[in-house]
Amino acid sequence: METSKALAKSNLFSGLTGPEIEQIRGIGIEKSYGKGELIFSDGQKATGFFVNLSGQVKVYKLSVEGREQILHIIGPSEAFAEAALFAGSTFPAFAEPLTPSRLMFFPKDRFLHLIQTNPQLSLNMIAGLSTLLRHFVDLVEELSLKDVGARLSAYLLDLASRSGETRGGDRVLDLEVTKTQLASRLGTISETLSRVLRRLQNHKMIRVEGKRIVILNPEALEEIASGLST
Amino acid sequence: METSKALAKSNLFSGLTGPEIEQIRGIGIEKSYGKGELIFSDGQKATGFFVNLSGQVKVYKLSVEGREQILHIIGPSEAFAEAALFAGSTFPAFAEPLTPSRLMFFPKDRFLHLIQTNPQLSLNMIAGLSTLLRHFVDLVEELSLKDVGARLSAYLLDLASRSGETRGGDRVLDLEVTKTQLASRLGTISETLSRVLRRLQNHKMIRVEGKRIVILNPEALEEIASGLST
DNA sequence: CGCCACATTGAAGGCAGTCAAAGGTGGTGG
DNA sequence: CCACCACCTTTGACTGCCTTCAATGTGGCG
Repeated sequence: METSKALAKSNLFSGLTGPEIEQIRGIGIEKSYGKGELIFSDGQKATGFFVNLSGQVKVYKLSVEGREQILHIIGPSEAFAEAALFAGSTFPAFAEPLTPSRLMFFPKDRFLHLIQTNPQLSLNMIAGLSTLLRHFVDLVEELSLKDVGARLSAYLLDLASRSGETRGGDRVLDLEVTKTQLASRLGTISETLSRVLRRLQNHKMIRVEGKRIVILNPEALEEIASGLST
Repeated sequence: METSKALAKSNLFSGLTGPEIEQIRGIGIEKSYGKGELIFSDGQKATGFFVNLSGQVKVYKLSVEGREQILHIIGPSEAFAEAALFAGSTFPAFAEPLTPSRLMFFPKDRFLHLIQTNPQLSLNMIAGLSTLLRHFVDLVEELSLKDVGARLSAYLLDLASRSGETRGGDRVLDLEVTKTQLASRLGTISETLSRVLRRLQNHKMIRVEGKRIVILNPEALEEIASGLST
C-alpha cells in the first residue's frame, strides 16, 4: 500500500485533512525491517515512535530465563511505542517484526510539536491510549485470574468474531502467527498450548487444521473462556 | 484538604490556571463513600470518571471463583476510570474504597467538552494515560514472567525508594494496606504472601513488623526482583 | 534430499492455590 | 475499660496446573 494511504487508515490520524496528513508524513522517516531484525530493545532510549505501514510486528517482554511474553501484535496502520513519548524516556519492551515490515518512524520532538498544535491529533492519541489501556487490563485479568484454557478460548472467540469466514455454518479463523508465538501471547509455552488445543479438539469444540481453526461449539468455548467450566 | 487544593495537586490538572481549575471544579460532583461501598462495577455503563480527593481506592478485577486482582490503588489527587471516557462505554473493573474516601465525579459529556477546548488538559490526559500504560506493562511482565518472590521484592524496593524513612541506615517502609490487599495487588493470596515474607525474613533480607517492613539487604532483594536468584 | 524451525507427546517435578484450623488485632459498644 | 466480634494473619497438609526436559514427528524450502 502507498505510504500516505497507510497513514490515513491509522486511527491515530483519522479525521485529519489531506494536507495535515502530508505534513505529518513529512516529519516521518520510512524504514524497512527484515524478519527477526530488532526494532528496539527494552530500556533503550526512546527518540520517537512508530506506525506500521505493512507487515506484522511483535512487542514483547523477556524474562531472565528467556521466556517471552508478547504484549501486542501490531498489524498494518497501527501505531506502537506512542506512550514512550510521554512517560519515561525509554522503550518499555522489545519490538521485532514477525514478517518483513515497513515502518514509519516519528521523532519525538517534531511530533510533540505537532500534537500541541493539533487538537484532533491530541484526541486521537487519547483514544488510542485508552483502547490500549483496556487491552492491557484484559491481559492482566487473564494472566492473573484465568487458566490457559480460558485464555485460549477467549482469544479464539475474539479472532473468530473479527473473521468473516465460515464453512458449513461454522466459523473458521486463521491464527496469523505460529503456535509458538500464540503461546507467548497467551502467557504460556508451545507445549502447554499444544495440549490445550488437543483437549478442546477432543471435546469437539474446535477442529485444528494447522494454522486454521474451525469453531465447532462457540457456546462451550464461551463457557470455558468465562471460567465457568474447565 | 480543601477540594480545590486537592484538584490542583492532581497531575491531570497541573499547569492549569486558577480560573480553569475553578471551571473544572464547577462541573464536578463531590461525593463521599464509606469503606467497602461499591463505587462502580465491571461492565457497568460509564457516565464519567473520578478524581480521588482523599482516602484510598482500589480498582480491581474478580475471577469467577471470587479471587481478586488489584489493578491499581488510587491515592489522593489521582484520577481513575479516565480511559472509560474514550474507549468502550463501560467501566473495565470494580472500584471500592479501602478507607472512607471523598471523590469528585466528572460527567463524561461536560468533561469531553472541556478537553476539546483546552490543549493543556489534553496533554495532561495523554501523559496520565501513558504513565498508566507503563504501569500495566510492568504488571503484565511481573504476572507472566516472574514468581511471587520477585514480584514482592520489586514492590518492596519500589515502596522503599519512595519512603524517606530510615532506621539505623536501613530503609523502613509502611505497606499502607493489609497484607491480604497486598497479596491481591501482587496477583496472589494472603497465604502465599505470608510464606514468602517469612522466607525473605529467614534469609535476613527484610524484617517484618506488622505493616512496617525494614529493608535489611536491598542488594539481595534486587537480585530476587530481577529473577536472578530464587 | 536434507536441513531447520515448528509442533507434538510423554514423564517428572515445582510453584502456588485450596482447604482447614488456630492465633492475632483492632474497633465498637456495652 | 474491657469484652466481644469481625477480619486479618499464619501455618500445615494436600492438590493441581503448568513448566521443564527429552524425544520424536512434520512441513517448507533451498
